[in-house]
Amino acid sequence: MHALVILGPTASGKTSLALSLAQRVRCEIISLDSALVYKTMDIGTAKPTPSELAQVPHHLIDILDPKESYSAADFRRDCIKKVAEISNRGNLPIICGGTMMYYKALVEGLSPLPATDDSIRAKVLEEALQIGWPAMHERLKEFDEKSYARLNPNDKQRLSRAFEVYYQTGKSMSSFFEKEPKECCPFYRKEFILLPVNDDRAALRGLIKQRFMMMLKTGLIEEVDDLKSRGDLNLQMPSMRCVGYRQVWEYLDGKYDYDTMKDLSIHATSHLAKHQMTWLRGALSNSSSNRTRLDIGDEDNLNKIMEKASYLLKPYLI
RNA sequence: GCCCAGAUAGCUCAGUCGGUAGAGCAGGGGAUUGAAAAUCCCCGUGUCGGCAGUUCGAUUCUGUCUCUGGGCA
Repeated sequence: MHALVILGPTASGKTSLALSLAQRVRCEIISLDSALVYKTMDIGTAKPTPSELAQVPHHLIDILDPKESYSAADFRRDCIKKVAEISNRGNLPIICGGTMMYYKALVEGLSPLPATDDSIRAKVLEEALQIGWPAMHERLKEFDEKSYARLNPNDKQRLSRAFEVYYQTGKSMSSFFEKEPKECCPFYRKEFILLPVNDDRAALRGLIKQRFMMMLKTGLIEEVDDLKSRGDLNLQMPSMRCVGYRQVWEYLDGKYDYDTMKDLSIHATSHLAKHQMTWLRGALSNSSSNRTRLDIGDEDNLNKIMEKASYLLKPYLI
């Protein structure tokens, strides 16, 4: 089994590249994106349009309600399953997106940790609100020396997880890390990575700004307002923490004015792109033959993929 | 024209009772094991508006000029 992979920061043109590739080969697209999983979150996530989605089968898009949450482990399980199904249909799976944590989980596997339990997470949070995260960090030393050493006293998310694992199993998180080797990825991947020329993010920032303005014009505010007026969502949920949604939500709450919301959203998206590029550079540094770098905006990218992956694409050519 | 308030990092501003300065944001680098579009860590020399004066020493006090707000004519 095998899959073609397209990675890149937000606004790098992954979607359109995948769609143009779909004109040439029999394929199905698996979204690698923690935000596209949510139904009714279309504009702010830059989800492919209904007509784009209709051009070729897409997977792992619109699979959850915004009040639910997804995880790297969920993605790994779902993606592996989808790749097998698509292969059985005789199509090429194309994994396309920018949630690099999910991709890492797919490629390197995960230790056999227990899944999250919301009530335990709530309990940990309550404790932390009492004594503060740095104090929680100190307390961590009592049962998980290695995590204590590894984690920053302010890193509430990872500290929370370390406590959750301990409360659920009575064992330290690091003891799980030391267990049997993680399962690797059960299929071969040919990777293409879209990055700005010379890693210069200034131009990408321009694209991000342009795209956000377009989102506002096409109804982002209304989209967030609709989500907000459902009444069962809040800013703590992963869906509402998404870039743009969080800022528009706070703007609708009157926390700041329209221009501030715009600036904060664009900056948050730029930060997102920056972090994605940090992941991607890490991936490139241990470069291997199955990995090819592409320049954002290069007209020739489709041809480069066709050429570099010719042996893999051959059975699927239309 | 007169009066008042400003002029300090790319932006918004703090501060130095006189010993050449620091926050937030922006920007850069990094970490990343079931929330990851999350969470967290590291990175700050800038004629302190120009000129002159007082002083051992001025971004800080004084004078003056320029510019920007606001007020009065």
